[in-house]
Amino acid sequence: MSANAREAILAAARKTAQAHGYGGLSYRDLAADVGIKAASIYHHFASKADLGAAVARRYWEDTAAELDTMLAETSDPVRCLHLYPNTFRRSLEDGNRLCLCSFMSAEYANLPEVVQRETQGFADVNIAWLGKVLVMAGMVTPEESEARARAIFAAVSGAQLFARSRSDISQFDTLIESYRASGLLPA
Amino acid sequence: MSANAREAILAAARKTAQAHGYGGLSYRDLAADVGIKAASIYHHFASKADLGAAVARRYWEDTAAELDTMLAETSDPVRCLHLYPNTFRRSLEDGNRLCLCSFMSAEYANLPEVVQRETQGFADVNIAWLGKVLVMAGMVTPEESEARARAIFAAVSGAQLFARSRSDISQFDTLIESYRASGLLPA
DNA sequence: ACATTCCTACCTGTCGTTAGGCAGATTCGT
DNA sequence: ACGAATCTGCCTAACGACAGGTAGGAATGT
Repeated sequence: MSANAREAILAAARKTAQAHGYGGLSYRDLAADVGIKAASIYHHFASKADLGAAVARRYWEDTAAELDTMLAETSDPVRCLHLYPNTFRRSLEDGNRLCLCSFMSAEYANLPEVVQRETQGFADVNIAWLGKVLVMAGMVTPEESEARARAIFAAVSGAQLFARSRSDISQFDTLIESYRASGLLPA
Repeated sequence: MSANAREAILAAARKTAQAHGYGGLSYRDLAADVGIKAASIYHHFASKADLGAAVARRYWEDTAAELDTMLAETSDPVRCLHLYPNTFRRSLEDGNRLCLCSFMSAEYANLPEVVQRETQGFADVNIAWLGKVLVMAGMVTPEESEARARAIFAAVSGAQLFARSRSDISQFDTLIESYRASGLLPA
């Protein structure tokens, strides 16, 4: 295992947390997933709060990189906005999982402060990226961009949450289509 | 306590579940809230799954009644659509709580089947009501109404979730305003 | 009398966390 | 170059707290 253990723990914890939340993370189950014993996790993370914060941080870092890559590769802001919901769709494809940020927003009142902070990071990253791309696409003025970006982020999160509650990914697709039809997202 | 105990348990469980989810419901804490002992709850609810289902059912029943009353009293569908987000706003006002349905949608994978079913009832009630009012307001054709109703429900849920994660009710208000500005909700 | 309602006491299981030790690699003094 | 000391990663075993749930009896109201 060696130094890969830490990465393996992070990956397993992320998957579990997207399915069962921060409260659903168990050192014993996590250790079993990775192939070590529960107490060994403490060699990599001092506490569950630290683990949760590390998972959330890695989550938004990965997302930020992914979004930037997408924008760099297509360099077409309208196309980027069209592809944006797919980042949420993939969680549903992968075992009907939820965005980690949404799950932790629900669990907000039970989270250690460190985890709360890192959870917000994901939303911040998404909103900043959306705001930038909306301006590039000429859809909004720079002053309106943040509000509109937040609206898109919240609406897409809600769509994912609803689709999950029906275990039906097509619900997500039709919701996104409705957002386009109503003007929230570019058609 | 007598027959009021059952109601008191339901009310306390609902409040707790809106703050900490189904997983955050504890027979001991619940009993302490109501003023009885944990084992006594089993006289009213055979299991935690039964309690959760009863709470979720009562939740959507109350919501259905509330929405119908609103429509009956104002009989102005556009005004009803304007007031609709307030039903979600009130949960935030009341201790930054979440819609029970949203919380349970997040916890979906951990819920007993009975609870899953009753959780969907809340969304069904909201969507049916929204669809009806949208048609009355002449905003959509009857064929489009359900898709648009779902979009509004999901978006407002997402707005509530986001505002909760910032403990900032003004975020909810500006999100709703953005939905109006973009055309998802009537201005 | 009788059912309803609530109680005490306890069961089993799981949780996060800690103490203390063991084996292999690495580093360092001589 | 070689033994000693240190570090790294993992282990077993156990802790106290809390979970949902059960058995059986005491109070309560009709």
